[in-house]
Amino acid sequence: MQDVARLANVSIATVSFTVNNSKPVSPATRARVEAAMQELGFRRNAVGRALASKRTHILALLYPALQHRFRGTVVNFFTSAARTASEHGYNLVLWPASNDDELDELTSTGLVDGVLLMEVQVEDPRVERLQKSGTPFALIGRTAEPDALDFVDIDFEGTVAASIDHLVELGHSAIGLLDGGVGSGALRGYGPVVRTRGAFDREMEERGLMAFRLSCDENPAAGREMGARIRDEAPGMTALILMNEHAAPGLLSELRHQGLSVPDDLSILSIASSKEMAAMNDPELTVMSAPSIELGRRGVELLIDQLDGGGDHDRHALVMCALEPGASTAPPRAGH
Amino acid sequence: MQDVARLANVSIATVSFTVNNSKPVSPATRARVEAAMQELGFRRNAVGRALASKRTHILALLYPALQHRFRGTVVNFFTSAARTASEHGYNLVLWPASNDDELDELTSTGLVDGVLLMEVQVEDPRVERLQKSGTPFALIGRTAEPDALDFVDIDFEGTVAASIDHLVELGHSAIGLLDGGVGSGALRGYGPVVRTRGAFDREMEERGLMAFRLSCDENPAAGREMGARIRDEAPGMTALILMNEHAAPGLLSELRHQGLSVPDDLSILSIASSKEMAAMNDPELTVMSAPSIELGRRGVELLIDQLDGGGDHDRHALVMCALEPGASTAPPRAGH
DNA sequence: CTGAAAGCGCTTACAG
DNA sequence: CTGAAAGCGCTTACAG
Repeated sequence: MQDVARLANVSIATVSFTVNNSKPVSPATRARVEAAMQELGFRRNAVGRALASKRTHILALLYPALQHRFRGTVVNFFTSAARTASEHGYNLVLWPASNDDELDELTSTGLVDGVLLMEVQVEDPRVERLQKSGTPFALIGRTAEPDALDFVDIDFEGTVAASIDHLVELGHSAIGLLDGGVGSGALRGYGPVVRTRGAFDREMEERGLMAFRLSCDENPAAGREMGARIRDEAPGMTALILMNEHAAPGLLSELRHQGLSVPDDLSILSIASSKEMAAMNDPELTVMSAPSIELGRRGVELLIDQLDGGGDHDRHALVMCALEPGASTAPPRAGH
Repeated sequence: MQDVARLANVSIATVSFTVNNSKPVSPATRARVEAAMQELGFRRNAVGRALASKRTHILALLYPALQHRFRGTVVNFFTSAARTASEHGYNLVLWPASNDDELDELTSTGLVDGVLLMEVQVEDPRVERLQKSGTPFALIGRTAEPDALDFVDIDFEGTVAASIDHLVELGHSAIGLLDGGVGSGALRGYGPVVRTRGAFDREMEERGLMAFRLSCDENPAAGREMGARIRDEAPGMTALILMNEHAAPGLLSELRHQGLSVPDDLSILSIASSKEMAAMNDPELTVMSAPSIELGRRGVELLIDQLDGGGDHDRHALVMCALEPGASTAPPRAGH
C-alpha cells in the first residue's frame, strides 16, 4: 500500500479510501490510484486490515464432534455456506468443537467475527456460552426458545403436513411415522425428531386419520428388524413416512423377502433425506429432500446481516423440504 | 497483553516470550506472568500475532466447484482435515475456487499460510499457479509428475491388487472392472480412474486371468442399463470390481430382476467407496473403503511439515483402501 | 534472563 | 477531497 501510494503520489490513507470506498475521492486521484494498483498487482493484506478494523471477515462453522444425522447432505451444507461467505467477502473456517472449552478458544482469540452453529439441540449449552462471549452467531436448527435468536431450520411442521397431503391425495388414511428415535446422551431431545413427531401427531389427529408411530436405530440392520415386525406393530398401515434414511435399505429388503410390494402394499415417503440417498434404494424412494444448500446459504446471510447491518432477511427462517418424485409412493391397493 | 505485563510487572516482550516459549524465562517471572494471564483470562490475539509474525496459522482447503466423485466421504475428509489442523494450532478455511482467479485471490491477500488441494487432476493448472505464487501447498491426489510435490493419495494400485487377491482367493479367475469413465471436460484424465484401470490391466495380465473392462455413468439408471447387458459384454465373468458406487443399486436391482444372484452368480467388490454406501445395498456390499479420514489427516500433516519444519512424514504418501466384509463376494458357483 | 523500541499493513478519527 | 499520525496487538532483532 506504501508502494501504491508512492507511485500514485498520494497518501496511504487515500489509497485506503479508494480501495474501501470509505470516503469520497476525486475521479482523477481515483484513476491514478487504480492505475498504480493495477501496475503493482496490489491486493490489500487481509491481516493488516483485520487488525486495524477489528474485523477479520472470518466466520466459523461450528460442528459437533458427534456423528451427524443427515450425513449425506452435510457436505452440501458446508460448501454452500462457504460459497455464500465468499460471495460476501467473508471466509469460512471449519471449527470442530467437541466441548465448551474449544468454543471459548475460538471466540476469545479474536479470529472470527461470527459463528454459525450446526446441529443445534433443543437445550444447547453453546448458545448461552456464545451470548456470554458477545460473539454474533446464528443457528442452524432451533433451541426450545429461539425467539430472541437468529436461526434457519427445516420447516418440519410444514414438511410433515405436505407429506401427509401427498399420501392422502393418493388415497391413504392409515399412515405411520418411522423415525430414528430421539436418542440419548448428546442427541437427547434432538429437535428434528421431536418436532416431526409433534407435527405428525397433531396433523393426523386433526385430519382424523389412523396414525402409527415407529422407531428404530439408524442402520440397515435395524430397518430389517423393523420390516420383520412392521405388520404386527402397525396393522392396516398402507403408507409410511420415513425419517431414517439409513434404515431404508434393510426395511425394503425385508419387505421384499416377505413378498410385500413397495409401493403397492406399503407406500414409503422418505423425508429430510436427499435424492441421492433415495436413489440408492430399489424402488427409488419418493423423497422430501432436505434443503441443505439453502440452509447453508441463509445461515450465513443471517450472520452477515448482523455483522454488516442493513440485511433484510427474516431472522426466523424455516425452509421446507422439497418433494422429489420417486417410485415408492402410490395409491393403496384396492380393498384397503 | 499490556494488562498482563503491567500486572506481572514485566514488559510485554517477556509476556510474549513466556506465551510462546520463544526465549528462556526465569521460573519466577514465568510464574508471575502465568498467574497474571490466569487472573485476566488472557488469550493472545490471533490477528496481532499473525501480523507481527507473518504467519496466520490458517490453512485453506481448496475444493473445486465441480461435483465430487466420492461424495459420501468428502465430509469425513473435511472434518478430519479440520480436526488435524486444530490439533496443531491451525485453522482450516473452506475455499470454493472454481477458477484460477479465485485461487490468486486467496493466495495474494496473505490470509493463509498454505493450501491443501483436493480433487487433483492428472494435469492440474492450479499446481503451477500455486508454485508461481510461492504458497506452500500439498495435494490430495497426484498429477502426472508428482515427484517434486508433497501429496497423499489413495493407493489405487495396491487397492486393485488387494481386490484381485480377495477375489482370486475365493476362486475367481474371470474378473471385470466397472468404473464411472474418465469423463470429459473438467474431469478428463481423472487420476483415480486412470490409475485403477492401468493397475487392473497390469495385474490381470501378470496373473494370466481373464479381464473385462466396463464403464457406465455414475447413477442408478446407468447401473441398471449396465446390468441388462452385462452378460453379453462380459461372458463368463464371475466377479466384478466396482468403482462406481452410485451405479450399484441399479445394477443389483437389474441383476435380481434377471434372476441372477449376488454373490452366487456374480461377486461384486465395491472399491474406493464407504461402508455406509455399501450398507445401502441389498445384499450389503463387500467394500474396499476409501481412507478419507486418513487422507485428510495426512494432507494437513504434510502441509504443516512444510510450514513448521521438522516434520518427518513421507512426502509421497499412498494409503490403501481397507477391506470391509460384506455379503456380495463369495466363491463362484461350482461348474465355473 | 529482561526490556525498549521498531515494525507487521492496514484503518480511522482529526485537521485542513 | 486529501494527508499526517496514531494505533490495532502482537513479535523480534538489538542491547544490556
